[in-house]
Parts: sequence; structure tokens; C-alpha cells
Amino acid sequence: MKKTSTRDKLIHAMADALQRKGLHGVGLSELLEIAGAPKGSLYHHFPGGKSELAVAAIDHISRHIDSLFTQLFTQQPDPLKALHNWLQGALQQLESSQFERGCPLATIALESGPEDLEIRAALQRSFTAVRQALSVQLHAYGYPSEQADNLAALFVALYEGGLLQARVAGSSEPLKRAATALFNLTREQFPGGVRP
Amino acid sequence: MKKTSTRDKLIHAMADALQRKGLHGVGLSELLEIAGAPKGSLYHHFPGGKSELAVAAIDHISRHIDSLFTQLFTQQPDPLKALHNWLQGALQQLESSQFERGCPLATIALESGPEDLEIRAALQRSFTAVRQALSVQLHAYGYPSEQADNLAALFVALYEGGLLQARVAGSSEPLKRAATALFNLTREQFPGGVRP
DNA sequence: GGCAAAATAGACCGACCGGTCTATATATTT
DNA sequence: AAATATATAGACCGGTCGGTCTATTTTGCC
Repeated sequence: MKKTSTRDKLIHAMADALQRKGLHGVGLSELLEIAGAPKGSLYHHFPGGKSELAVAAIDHISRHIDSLFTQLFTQQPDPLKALHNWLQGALQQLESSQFERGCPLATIALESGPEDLEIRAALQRSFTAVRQALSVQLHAYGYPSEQADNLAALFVALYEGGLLQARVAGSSEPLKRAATALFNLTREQFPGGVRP
Repeated sequence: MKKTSTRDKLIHAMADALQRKGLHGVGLSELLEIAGAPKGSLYHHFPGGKSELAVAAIDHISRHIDSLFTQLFTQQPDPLKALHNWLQGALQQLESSQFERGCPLATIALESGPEDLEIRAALQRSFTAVRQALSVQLHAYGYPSEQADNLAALFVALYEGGLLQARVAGSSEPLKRAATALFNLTREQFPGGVRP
């Protein structure tokens, strides 16, 4: 019953590879084998080759994050708690993959150079959107927009930096510790959990 | 007057490449050209090839960070201010390189898989040492050791996640915002700048 | 000076890289 | 059914990858 188009299978294969090993870490042959597609299909759907596929995968991931956020913030209106849930989810994914699957965009973000114009543009869009979405929620929660922007950047940094550390450590401890520190700080800012 | 040994030139070339493009992003030929050395020298000094050189570079970088820390914490006994200086330095390096030079260990940290045993071990050592050094300073400053550990992990996350965001954005703003948010939070914890 | 160890030098190798190209099959449209 | 666009299929290519190997030069030591 799976009607997954070849195009989508390619995008998924690339997205998965990006999360696990990054752009330079996967070869086309590996990608094609996973997707179960021949080379012709790749260059039919993505004439720009590997990097065009990467851009498509980044966009796909970005949309996924977006829908995940709306889901999280709907289930849990307190954005700090929603953010906590977000980190929990990321952590679980990391653990259940033996610390292989971190942030799906981080590796290619660091691998890409200024010459990778479109990849960089896609990444920039995605990260900006994430910070924006977070900031909106924090602002609605009561933070002045300047503070909300700052806090949004800090949360993304916590996510990226925490996952990176956890991956290297082969343990969730660093991310848990960093998250605890940040949540304690924000909690102390609003003692009793009441917002200003 | 330069007495730099070939071995050191190779390590430096690799360290620089790791910071700019990561392990998969550089070829041996490029490395050798930068170092001004032939292939024979590489495999003479590092029989394990590229990855052994990478380990040596990671260790080198780790030692560098270590000495940078002792310097920073000596100049500025208040660890929060020292940490601020640390971020300032990283930011300046990032800016003055057109956002090419971020954390020298982050890219390879994300690229490496569990199969890269020694690289992972070297990275783990290095990150653990950094957190440890930070924690010690925070503890000496008055934080209970548990909190100090947590805060150390958070600061490293801020550094890694902030640099990553700044790199993608092509702007220091995300890191500056994240840092501002964190320093405001820690400042509010000790109103007036006095510790508990 | 003579000799061994260390280091430099680079030709060479097979494997794999991303990418191109032609041929065939499958829908879609008329 | 014929014609046309869309998609699949994979052989093939030049270039580069990391790595090996032999030859030569430089260094340190007696």
C-alpha cells in the first residue's frame, strides 16, 4: 500500500543520511541503494545532482520541524514546557539510535562552505524559521520580543550544542545537564512558575 | 627562522582544515600542499594515515583550548566574565574569517561515526576536559558542584550551538543573542553581581 | 669520514566519487 | 491506438580519493 514516490524515497534517504553522517559522509551509490532507485531517477528528479537533493532534503526536514513545533505548542501551551518536551524527544531519538541521529541539519551546516550557495540558503531559512517560531511562542507567553528572540537563540544553541556533546560522549548526560541548568535558570526568573 | 617541523606543519594544516571544512572536506593532496610536505612524510610521521593525523590534530587543539582557558581564567577571576571573553574571542575569530572558522572540533564531532574509534575517543577526552575545566572554575566561584557541572555543559552548548547558528546565518547575531540571554539569566540569579 | 636511522620525495594503485548519456519502459493525452 | 511526456535503468567516464611502495636525501652518531 506504500505509494511513496521515487522522488520522496530519495529525499528520505538523503534526510536520514544527513542526520547520521552528513553530506560528505554518504555516497550516491549508498543513497540510491537505500532508496532503491537507479541513478537515472536521481538525475531526472534532481538535475542538480547531490546538492539539489540535499536542498530538497533540508526543505523537507524544515517542514517537518515546523509541523512538530505546532504540534508541541498546541499540546503544551507553556512554551518552556513544550521546549522541554522537544528536547526530550530529540534525546530519545538520539539514544534509541545509539547516538547516531542528532540534529538533521547540524552536520551539513558545519560541512557546507560559502560556495554551497543554495544549501546555505536553505539552512539559513530553516534556522531562521525555527528561531522565529520559538520567539513567537515565548513572546506570546509574555517575554518582551527582544528577550524572546534572545531566548529562542539560546534554546536552539542548547539543542544543537547539547546534541553534539551527547553524541560525542555517547551519553545523554551532557544534554540533560545543560537543559537542567537552563530550565533552572528560567524557573528562577519566574519563581513559582508565574510569569511577570 | 621558522623551525616548524614537518610533523607540526601537518598537524597545523589538519587542525585548520578541521575548523574550516571538517575531516571529509579536505583531501590529502590539499593538506599536503598546505603543509608543503610530500605524501611520504605524512605516512612516515603518521602511519595510520589521515585519521591518525586527525587524532593528533584533535589532541593539539585540545591542548590549545586548555592553555587558552588557564590564560582566560587567570586574567579574569570571575568565571562568568572569563566565559564572556571566551565567547568574544570565538566570535571575533569567526567574523574575521568570514564565518568560516567555528569550533575546531565541532565538524569532525558530527562527521565521525562509532566506527572511528580513536577519533571519537580523542573528541570525548577533549570535550570532557573542557567541561571539567569550566566546572572547576564555576565551583571555585561558589556554585555547588552539581550546578557547576550543569552550567559548564550549558556554556559549551552555547558555544557550539551559537557558533553553528552564526555560521549558517553569516552573522554573529544568533550567538550574541544566545549569549545575552544566558548572561542575563545568570546575572539575575545573583542580583547585583554578588554570589550566594 | 663513514654509517645507520630518520625523513623526504613522488610515482603509482585500485576503489570509489559525482555526473553524463543512451536506451527502455511506463503513464498520460489525444 | 498512436503519440508524447515522464520516469526508470544502468553502462560508462574522468577525476580524485586515501594508501602503498621504492628511491633518495638529510640527519645524528661513532
